[in-house]
Amino acid sequence: MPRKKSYSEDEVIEKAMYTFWKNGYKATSVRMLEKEMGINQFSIYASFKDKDGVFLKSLQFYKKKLYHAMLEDLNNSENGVESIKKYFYDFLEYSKENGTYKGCLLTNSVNEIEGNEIFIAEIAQFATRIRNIFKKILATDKNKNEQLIEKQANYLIVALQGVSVASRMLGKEQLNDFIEEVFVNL
Amino acid sequence: MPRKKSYSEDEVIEKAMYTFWKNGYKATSVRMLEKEMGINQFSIYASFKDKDGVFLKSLQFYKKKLYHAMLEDLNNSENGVESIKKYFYDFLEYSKENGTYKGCLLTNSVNEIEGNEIFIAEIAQFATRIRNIFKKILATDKNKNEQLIEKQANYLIVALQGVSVASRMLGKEQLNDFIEEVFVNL
DNA sequence: TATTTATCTAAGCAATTGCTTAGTATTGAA
DNA sequence: TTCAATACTAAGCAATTGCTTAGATAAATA
Repeated sequence: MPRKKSYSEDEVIEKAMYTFWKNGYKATSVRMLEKEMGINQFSIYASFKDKDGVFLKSLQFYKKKLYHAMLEDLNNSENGVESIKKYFYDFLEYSKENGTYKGCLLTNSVNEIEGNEIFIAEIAQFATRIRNIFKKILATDKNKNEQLIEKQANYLIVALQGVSVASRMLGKEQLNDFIEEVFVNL
Repeated sequence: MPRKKSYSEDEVIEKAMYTFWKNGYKATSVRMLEKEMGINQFSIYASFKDKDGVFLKSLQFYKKKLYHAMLEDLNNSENGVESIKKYFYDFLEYSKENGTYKGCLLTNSVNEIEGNEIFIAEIAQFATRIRNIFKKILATDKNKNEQLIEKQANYLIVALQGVSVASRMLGKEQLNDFIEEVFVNL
């Protein structure tokens, strides 16, 4: 009966996600979204309700995509702490576009979603997920007790966020120094 | 000849700075500014040219204020690395308002000023300044050679930025774990 | 083929954005 | 006191924001 959608929601959300990642939430207008997503405003609102709806789906898409691109491997890796270090470096490359680092969409967004509990929860949940992977890997070192693992996992997520923001204003060398130094401590 | 200004530019800029710090650049409208600064739009534009002008002055005010509030002491301290650690903790308290951490105005802004070289320079310059203070303090340890000092200074500025962003979404405990771990072997 | 149901185009809505302008008030020198 | 120079008030500007609506188009069932 109904007419067919001329677009895949997943495909247009991926494009929306990149737009938000590149420009930030507030700086991305619905006009920009319709251009980048390749569909018009009616379709955007019909599929995702409002701009916040597009953003929420974009956050979720980012999480899913990042997980499959990198975190899954990390989770299954057996190189211990060294694999976490590799993740830090790989993420930087992953976030690169036209020679500049875009940082992490989630970390970038924290400053723009002031008070929106849904977005905050979406972001915090992913941080917890990464932290759990770090804990699992840290635990493969039998010399570390539970308390130390907890501490070091907290250490690593904050460090990861540091890399993410710092990558937007510092150079490769300073980032490398940081990452190397971070893992001296583990 | 001229009529006197009924406000001090420094005073209204301080209020503007807090508004930007609390809400972010894009989320702060000129209407909000005129309300918070206590002067009307004409005066804002007469004194600071445009919204970007207010923001630039706010960034500069933030830098100056933070320097006199904390960095000056750090620069003159003789406690070595321990004083840097104290700075990490003190900054967190300094950034607190109504029970939540506001992060660092400069770090928060990085994501919103995409491509504006003036703002980027303003921010990067301050990072360099802090880095130099870190280097100076690290150098008081005679066991560290120049290369190590360089590396550890890079390590510390990225770590500081990590604390700043992470404070906006993680809890006190995780932040403490991070800071403690950062300074374990410096 | 006719009808139903949903998708599309494109025009337009009120509200908000950053900014300007016309007119009035206040100051201090001539 | 007069007058030029600046600061103020308040209204309003065009452009952009997020979002809606009316009407045309397409698809699958009856």
